[in-house]
Amino acid sequence: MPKASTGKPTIVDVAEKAGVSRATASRALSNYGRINAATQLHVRRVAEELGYRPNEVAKAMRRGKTKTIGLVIVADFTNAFFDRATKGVVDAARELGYQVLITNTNEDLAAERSAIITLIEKQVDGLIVVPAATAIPDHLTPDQLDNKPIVFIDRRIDGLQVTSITTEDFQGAEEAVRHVLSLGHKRLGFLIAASGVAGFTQERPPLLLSTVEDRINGFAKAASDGGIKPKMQTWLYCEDLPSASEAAVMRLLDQPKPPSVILTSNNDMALAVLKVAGNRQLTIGKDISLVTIDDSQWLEAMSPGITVVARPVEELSRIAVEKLVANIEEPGQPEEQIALPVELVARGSVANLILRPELWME
Amino acid sequence: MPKASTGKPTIVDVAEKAGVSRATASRALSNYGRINAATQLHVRRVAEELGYRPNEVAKAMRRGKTKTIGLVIVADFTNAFFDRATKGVVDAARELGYQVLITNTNEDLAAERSAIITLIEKQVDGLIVVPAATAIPDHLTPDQLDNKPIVFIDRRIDGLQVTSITTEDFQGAEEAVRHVLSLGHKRLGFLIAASGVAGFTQERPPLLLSTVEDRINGFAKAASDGGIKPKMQTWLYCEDLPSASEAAVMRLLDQPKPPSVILTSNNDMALAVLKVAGNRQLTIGKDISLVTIDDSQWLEAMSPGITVVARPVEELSRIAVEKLVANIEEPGQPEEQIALPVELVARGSVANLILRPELWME
DNA sequence: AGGATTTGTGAGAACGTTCTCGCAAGTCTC
DNA sequence: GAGACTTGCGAGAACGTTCTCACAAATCCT
Repeated sequence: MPKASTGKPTIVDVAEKAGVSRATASRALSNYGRINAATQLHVRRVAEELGYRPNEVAKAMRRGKTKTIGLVIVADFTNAFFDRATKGVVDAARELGYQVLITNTNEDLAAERSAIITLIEKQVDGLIVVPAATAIPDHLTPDQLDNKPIVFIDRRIDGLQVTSITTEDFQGAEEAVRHVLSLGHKRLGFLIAASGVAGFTQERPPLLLSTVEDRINGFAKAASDGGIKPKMQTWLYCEDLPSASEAAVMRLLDQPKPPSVILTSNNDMALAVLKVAGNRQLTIGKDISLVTIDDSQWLEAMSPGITVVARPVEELSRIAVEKLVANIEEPGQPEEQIALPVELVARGSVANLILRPELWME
Repeated sequence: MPKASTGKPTIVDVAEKAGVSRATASRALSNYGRINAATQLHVRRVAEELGYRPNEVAKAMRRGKTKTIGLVIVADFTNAFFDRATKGVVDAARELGYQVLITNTNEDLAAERSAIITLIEKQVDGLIVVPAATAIPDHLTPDQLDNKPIVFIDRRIDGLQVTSITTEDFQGAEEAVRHVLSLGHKRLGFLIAASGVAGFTQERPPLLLSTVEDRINGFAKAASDGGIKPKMQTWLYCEDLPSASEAAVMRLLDQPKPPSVILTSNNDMALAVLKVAGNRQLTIGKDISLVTIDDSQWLEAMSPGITVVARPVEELSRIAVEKLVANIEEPGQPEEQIALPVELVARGSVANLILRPELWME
């Protein structure tokens, strides 16, 4: 009497029914070691017939590899980064035979820490992280990471020897400023998203994400290179919250001599500019100009389209996955800091003050 | 001489160092069965000291539960559904102690099939799926699913006894039409995203996603109830592609008697309207009106803001996770078809033809 | 005080794979 | 035709947990 084949068929059931040993069945199905072609075919047929599905957990257990990578990301609604990066990572991973375990930190260090612990416990083979920290955190040590490879995306943590895939934010910011200067703008407003501040402030906060830091430096460099005096620049560092950013925009506009253009460090800030402009019946690209960072279909579809620094987020994600998988499958790859080029996409949101000087009141 | 403690410490190492058996160590750490409080404390201390991290794969193996749910979603850039749903699912799952394995079908049945097989092999405890199919597919049978619970979101598959969490798309569409009628619109253009058509067509394709179907029916019902004759309505079914949808919008506008308002079935279509309007210097809310389904911060921030039927996507995701987990932890829950209420958010994208009849040429 | 119950622990099987050996039979080499 | 090599397969350990069972010691009850 055959054993009660209760539940899902395992490889034992297949082996039994095919009249071979577990080992042979395994070889036949997973295609390794020495196996007679006829036997293999037979086993596979039997497996098919039985509706056998391998148990990947058992495989992972035995092999010490889960074929899974962990994604630790900050999910943010407007920031197009989240969905584009997630999609990029998931698709690239699948192509390389990996699945993605996704976790979300709300830009919160404690959440990031616990997410990473969970992922490590789940035995992911590697991690892709958008690090929330700016200083070197203690949960990213090789020990805590179980010596699993890790790749940062979007942000570096300077001083930490970790592969990171970012974009040329400094150059992008520079280019944005050069663009507005070339159109005759002379009074510039900068609206910078900064975690750690409440509301908004003119003082530059000490700790900023590398991405933000780069953008600030790029903005500042190009402004200075363009001969824009500090008093012609207004810098506002702002909590990443609609209420705060809208208040900051109003402050910008309510100065005695308001800027003719606002450059924002991310799309949350751009959104605030759009809203306040809408409320005040100001026309973008005429009454007030706007440049932001990170493209989106919406920014393109608006009238006028918003001029942006477009970042190759999908490509960034792909590369991150490729680097990670390379390091998983052949450990000991050198760390790299890769920054992908960005592109200024000029649309109609920046007024041409040279052709139409009437738009600019000194 | 103690055993060479190579690699990461396991529960055996903890047990050894604590001077207890594996079983006791397990009890101490996982908090079950009978265990002396002092022993437990001691074991935990030792574990801490050793930097022990449980191996969740081994746990899953033994327990037959991975504490992981699979998410099968269609990643789509503009469709705000993807990111909002993903975030909703991930957050809700974490709160209930589950992790999320995410896969992306590009609205492709074969990809969906293979994604589901992979997830089942990875032994997820349950699945949340945005089904691409409209007819009953063979990869969603209990057998293929290993009897794992499954919940559909965003779409039903009629005739399949599966719990689904959707929104009241019929009512939302109705309300959208009632809204435009109340503002005096009489000639209506409907732009419906439809997979399976090439370009666009006036003939209604046979197989549509339940969501789309509901929206069409809602639109049609309210138009008919409002006394809008068929010849005052133009229906275009359109491939979900920028080129196709923009061509469709142009066709809509280039009719001898174009509609005063376009109602779109999703935001890809709305995007096309915005772009074409922008190209033709038509002002939204004046020269042409627009209503779409699914809100986004961008639609709110534009000037004028776009009137939308807002759907509670995060709530939908939460409920899906809760229902799924309930069914995982206590199998045999009844199937439910839940549809969450939607809300019309009136903004400035629909012209008031009653107050300003000059905007309307008969 | 003696039996009944409770408490705490350990031995060992089990989850479903893969992998290392070893061995028998077949094939090559000269 | 005898040794060397190759091929194909099976036995059994291993991965790191949990869980069942058994049992000794401690506690309870009357």
